[in-house]
This record gives sequence, structure tokens and C-alpha cells, in this order.
Amino acid sequence: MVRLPARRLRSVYQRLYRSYGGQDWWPGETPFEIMVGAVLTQNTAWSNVERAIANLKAERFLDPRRIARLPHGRLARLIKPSGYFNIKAKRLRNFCRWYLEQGGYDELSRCDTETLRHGLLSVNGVGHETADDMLLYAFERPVFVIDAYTRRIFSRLGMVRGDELYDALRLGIEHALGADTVLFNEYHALIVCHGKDICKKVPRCAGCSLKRMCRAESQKK
DNA sequence: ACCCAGGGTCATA
DNA sequence: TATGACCATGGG
Repeated sequence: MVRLPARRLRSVYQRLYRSYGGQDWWPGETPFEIMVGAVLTQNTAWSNVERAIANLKAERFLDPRRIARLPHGRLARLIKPSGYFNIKAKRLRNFCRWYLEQGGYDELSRCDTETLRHGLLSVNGVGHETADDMLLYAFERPVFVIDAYTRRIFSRLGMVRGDELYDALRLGIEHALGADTVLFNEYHALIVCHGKDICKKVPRCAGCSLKRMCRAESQKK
């Protein structure tokens, strides 16, 4: 596990929150919609995922049973705007079948977080980040999601090397901050929504601080 | 004409 | 354990 400076992690969060405000995440009305979005957004811009979800909603297919029995071609066509539609159609159906086998949301909610993570990861097409997105935003478990921006930003700030294994980094951050679903929710949301912007303001050199990265944003207001 | 986005799997060494 | 190929759309 990686050791991280808890105080620094918190101050970075405070700066981000003061600069950008609450993000009110994840966009999605139900836990199931959130989980579908998590699969569809893999390496894909959210604007494209919105169209795919809108297509599913329009024909009332945003439902595990309906998706599970939908023919491949039909499902692929519906989610086409989100890209990788052939793979994602399979992944969505794999996930929905597993979800139904497990008895649905209420049944899954009874599992402890580790068991639930293990189950999610057993689905072909659900990897670390997707599973953790589901755990945090659909099941409201205190899980810190690691994405490419998280590595980039924390490594530029000199807190990590950036090439640590996924769980090593996740556990390091969770240990430093302490289990806190609301905090993890907001932290990851800020990083994802503004990661591009933040990276522009954080130079590649080591030892830089976050002051510069939020100055432009504060002055705008 | 590029580049990238809220990744994951599979084959290979 | 660690790389590389592959998947595919839409916006800048």
C-alpha cells in the first residue's frame, strides 16, 4: 500500500471544492442507470453516453431484464453513440445477467463492500474503475475511485509516482482520508469534471503547488 | 487530419 | 508483471 500525506490530500480537496463547487454527482436517476452509465462511459466522453442512455430510455429499455433479453444487434444500435458499441453491448448484457442472477439491487445491497467488489469484477467488461464507480455512486460505499486524472494530478503534485497498482493507490488514499462516502463522491467528481482544466494549470515539474492551478478560477469570480 | 475522452480484455514474453 | 493491439463515436 502507498503512503500519502493526509493533510495535503485534504487541502487539495478544499481548494478544488472552493474553486469549482459541489458537482452533484453521478448524473443518473436510479442506481441501475448509474451502473449502465459506468459501463458506457469507459474511455468515452460523457456527452456521447448521454445519447446512448437517452436512446435506451426512449424505448424503455433501461431495465436489466429488457437489456438481458435484447438481441445483440438491437442493443448495439441503441448504444451506438457511446462508441465501442459491439463490445459494450456484450458488457452490458453480461452485467445485467449477473445483476439479475444476484437478485437485483436490494439483494446486492446486503453484501459487504469487498464481496460486492469481487462480484462486480467477476463480470467480463467490468474492471477496477467501473466496479468502484458502481460501488461509490450506486451503492454509496466509501470507495475512492482512481482514474487517469487522479494519477496525473496527484503525481504532478508530488504525492505519488503515478504508476502504482490500482488497489495500492486506492487503499493508500482511503487509508489517508478515512472512509467517507460523501467526501470520496465529491473528490472524484471534481477530478473528473475538471481534470482537463486542472492539468493545464498544474505544471509537469515536481514540487509545484495547487495555488496556481486554482488562481485563475478564483479570479474569474 | 489529427487528438482525446469518466477503460477493459486478450495475446504475448 | 508488463507491454501492445484492439475496440469506435463525437467534439475540439
